[in-house]
Amino acid sequence: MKIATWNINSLNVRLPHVLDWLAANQPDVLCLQETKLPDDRFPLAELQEAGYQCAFSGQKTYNGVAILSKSPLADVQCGIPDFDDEQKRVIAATIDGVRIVCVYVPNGQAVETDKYFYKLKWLKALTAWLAEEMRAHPKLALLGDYNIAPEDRDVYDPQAWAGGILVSEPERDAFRALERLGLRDAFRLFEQADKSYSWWDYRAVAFRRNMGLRIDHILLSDTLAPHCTACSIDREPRKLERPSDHAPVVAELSLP
DNA sequence: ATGGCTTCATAGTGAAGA
Repeated sequence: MKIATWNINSLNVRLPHVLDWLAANQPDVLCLQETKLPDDRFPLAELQEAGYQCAFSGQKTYNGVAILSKSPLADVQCGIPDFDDEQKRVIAATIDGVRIVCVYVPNGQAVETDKYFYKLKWLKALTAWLAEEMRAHPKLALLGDYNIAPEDRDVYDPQAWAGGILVSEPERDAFRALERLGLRDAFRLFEQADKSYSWWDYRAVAFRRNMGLRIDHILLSDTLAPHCTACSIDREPRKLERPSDHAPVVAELSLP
């Protein structure tokens, strides 16, 4: 089972890239973030034509998440239960016995702002919910744009970023709290090249200079992690015309 | 040194992203 996550920064703009990537890579599951489309504008027909069933939860202009799957999606859940939130940032479904949770974690804008406190509150609610969700579904994968670079090695210039948004200690603590639930960072299960990132600013030719951050992650429950045989970041789509600023992250699971 | 781009909502420019 090949699972992947990609913040595509507007599905409207990026649909051709998504279709090309699906055709070339044939993932079983692709989680999308920042679709930026209300549900009545979701390009369902095109994705079904490509062989994917879809669950989606979107809104105009901001946020929006979706799960594309070759197999049927069961028990679709939108949002964090008992957490009141207008913003469409969470969708979950069970696919071939694996609970897939797709998240677009708030950006937080800058430390100590209202958006930052919302981010921390949101992460706390997510973690509390996942603790339950993992009891109900031991085989769980949490994929998405976490907007957190867990360690300094996930940042191109840790000194310049020290204490800032995406790397601050409270954010990293929140990431570790997810790990304490028994979730494993699939990317770090394997040897990886230094300076591996998943996001590069559109400005300042950041991609060409590899000035990036690793903020998109696949976390696997400890029941699932032993079945993971590979995890990588695909930089190829970032090289295209009009790319998303994020690259897809892909994990392979060898399930019985 | 600073801001540097892209998207969306608009119909000028501004907000937001990370």
